[in-house]
Amino acid sequence: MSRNKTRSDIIEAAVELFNTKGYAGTSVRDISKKANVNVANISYYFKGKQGLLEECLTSFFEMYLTNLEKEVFLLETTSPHECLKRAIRNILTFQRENHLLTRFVWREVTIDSQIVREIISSYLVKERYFFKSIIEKGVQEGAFVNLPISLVIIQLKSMLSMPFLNSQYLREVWQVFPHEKYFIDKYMVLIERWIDETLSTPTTAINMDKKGVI
Amino acid sequence: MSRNKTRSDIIEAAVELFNTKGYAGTSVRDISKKANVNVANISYYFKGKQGLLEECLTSFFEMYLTNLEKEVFLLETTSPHECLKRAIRNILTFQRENHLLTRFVWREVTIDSQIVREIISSYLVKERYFFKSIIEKGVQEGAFVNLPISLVIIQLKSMLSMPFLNSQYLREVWQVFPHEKYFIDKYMVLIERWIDETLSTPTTAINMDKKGVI
Amino acid sequence: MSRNKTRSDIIEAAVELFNTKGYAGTSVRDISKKANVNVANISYYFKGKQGLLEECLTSFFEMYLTNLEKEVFLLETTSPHECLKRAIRNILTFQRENHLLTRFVWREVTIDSQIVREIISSYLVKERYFFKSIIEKGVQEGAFVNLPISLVIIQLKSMLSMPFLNSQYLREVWQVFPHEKYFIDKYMVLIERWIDETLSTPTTAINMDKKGVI
Amino acid sequence: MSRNKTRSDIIEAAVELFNTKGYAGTSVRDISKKANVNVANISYYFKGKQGLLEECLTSFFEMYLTNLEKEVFLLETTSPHECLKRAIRNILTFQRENHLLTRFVWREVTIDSQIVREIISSYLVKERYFFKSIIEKGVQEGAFVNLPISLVIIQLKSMLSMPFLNSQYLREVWQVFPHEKYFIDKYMVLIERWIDETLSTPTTAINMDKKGVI
DNA sequence: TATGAATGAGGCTTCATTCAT
DNA sequence: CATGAATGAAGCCTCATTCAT
Repeated sequence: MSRNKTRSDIIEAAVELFNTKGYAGTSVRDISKKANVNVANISYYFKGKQGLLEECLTSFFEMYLTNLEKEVFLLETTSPHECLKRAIRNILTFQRENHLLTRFVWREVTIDSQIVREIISSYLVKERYFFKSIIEKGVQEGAFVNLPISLVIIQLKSMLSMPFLNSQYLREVWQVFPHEKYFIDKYMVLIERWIDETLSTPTTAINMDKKGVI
Repeated sequence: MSRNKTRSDIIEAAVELFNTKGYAGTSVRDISKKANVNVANISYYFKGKQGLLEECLTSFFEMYLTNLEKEVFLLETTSPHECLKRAIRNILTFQRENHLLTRFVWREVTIDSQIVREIISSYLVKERYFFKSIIEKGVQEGAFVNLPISLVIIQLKSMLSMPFLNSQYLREVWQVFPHEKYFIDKYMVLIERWIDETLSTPTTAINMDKKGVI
Repeated sequence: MSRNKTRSDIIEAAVELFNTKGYAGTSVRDISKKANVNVANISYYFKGKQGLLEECLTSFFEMYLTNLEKEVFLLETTSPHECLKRAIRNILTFQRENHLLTRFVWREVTIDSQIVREIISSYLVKERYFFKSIIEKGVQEGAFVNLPISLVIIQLKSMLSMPFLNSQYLREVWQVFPHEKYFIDKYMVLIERWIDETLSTPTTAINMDKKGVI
Repeated sequence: MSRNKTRSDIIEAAVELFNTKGYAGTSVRDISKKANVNVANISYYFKGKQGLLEECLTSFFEMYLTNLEKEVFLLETTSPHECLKRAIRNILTFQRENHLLTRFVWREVTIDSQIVREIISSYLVKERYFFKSIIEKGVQEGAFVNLPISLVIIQLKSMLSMPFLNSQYLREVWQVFPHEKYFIDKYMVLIERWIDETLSTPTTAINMDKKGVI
């Protein structure tokens, strides 16, 4: 991504440590030591510890939203049902590839830290808008049942973040960690069932099922 | 609770700040300032910041497990189905009364902090044992369907902590915060539906339904 | 000495700890814990940590000087040679019985701590005066050789404190610790040899020798 | 010595204060103030107050033992009598040049502080070995009388440290402080007399005397 | 006489950052 | 670009002491 090695080493180390010890619990010295880099470089590249945090959060959400947005663009030509499933798969794949960062971001979001709120609130608005677009289209077309939009989004978001926040439980249930190969396939089954059984109208679900069978 | 005012003032302030800014992000000075108390008292009463953390975690889990355990004791005379619902209501009530502490504890648990792990791991073992006792009894008696025990426990735990970790979303959906009056009644409906529809065998659910109707 | 148990327990604990860890390195809490006594008692009985130090130093020097003074009083009726030896034996005996305190005092004296200097300087003047009295009388009577008085006193003092400051070496040489039974007899031999061979005029030494033989 | 000014300023200030007020009685703020340096530098350069202590002790013993060792190496080509005298002169010269550090080290050694013991015990073993080598060679060659080795070493060590521990007395006797110019010459007379009269066999002493005369 | 609570000062250390090189 | 030195602020903790009981 960034062509500079020192810079990317810092980010990598930071993600790992933020994830393990939390933002406040990690010192820039820890990071610089883990990255095999001089401390001053952190201030040089990111204008301080907070800048490094912003970089992490920003880059996460940029990628996260891109994965969501590109499916919204296809709404005109694809069914909302299909769109939603593909968006979810995109996001899970992206999160699997960045599982440490993912875990850190979704956890830190639950802290009411002013700093974090300021950085990410606009992203959350966008996220909500994208999900809403897909779901409302589906409702209009009669594909999705008319549930309160907030409830649906919450359940969705919860399902998307859960495996990363509670990875230890995943292992117990499926003998799979979210960063491992088959995680997505296994988890998608669960989510698709939710979409088909809870979110979709009977007709849609059956049609989809047929397609899947054929 | 404890008859000493200074001591309980410290705990109250700590819970509030730990909740808002995280353990690592909170300084003892912050706490002492909020509690209107001399800093040294924190070391005096809790042997340091970490001792204060331990006090919070320990007292949470003691109460939490008590609420669970007392229903397990009744397993011999009450149906597992009834037991489970009452245990859940107990826990929700307790958590509602201590919603800040609850939120803090379940969040901090997701950090792999060695300190936290050491303190609470034995509590988690107990928790698991209690839930398992209820559920397995139910399965034996044919009241519950035979799902993987880990999966059931995870879903249960997730439902128990969710409202406190994502309180802002609750408001969106139900115009209710978890610390408000009717929260429990509203939320219990959702959980009971899950118990009846997903966890219970058809017969049990129907019987229960009848009772409820009558 | 002091009829109060709490008070004497404090002193005993203090002497032990001051000896092991030094005055500055010992906290009043350490002392109160070792004495099984409430911390506030130290301030109550001694008006603070420094007062406790003064008590230790004062009581040491009072006893130390008494042992020296009572032989000086006998100078009129006894030979200086005899006086000196008896004074030394007195002091060694007293120091042996209070070897921890002794070690602490002579060590702390080597620190230029203002506090200590203020407390003990007058005692040191007295001490010097007493030694001087004995030695000068001996010189006048022709029993002692006319060495510089300061030199003699230094050597004397050095011999009197050495076994307590370097107790570990004593064990190596004589298999004896200064607080053990036969220490004084063994050590007196060494000192008496120094008095007879270095300090005394030939005549005196020989006479003394005869007496000893007879 | 070390090319870094801040670092050496800290050491210099520390030695002075440790000497005056003892290790435990000196605060890092005192040191940093005296050295005109920011407090954090002490941790930066020495990893804390204890690290600074170790640095002082270690550097003292390294130099001290070097001065001793280089004479032991010459044992094959020089007489033990000569060796011993030269070793002593070396050590006294070194100690004179670092009289504050010397006084501090030999005093702090008398405290049974675990920290100090751990750092220096191996140095003391070496020191003993070196002295032993010289003296035993002398005994084998018939130059030194066969006294218990421990006794000789203790007396030696006592003579080597005494002027620095009791510098105030030195002034009284010789109008000389150990850090002043002629101290070594004056004091060496005393020590050489002890070597010739007490430690050496008659023959050796006489021969040495002759040489000295010639 | 003895105690536990409470305090303000000061202890040592770590923090994030800046700056000259 | 990268570094090591240096700093001031803030971190947590212990200190000796006081006070009401």
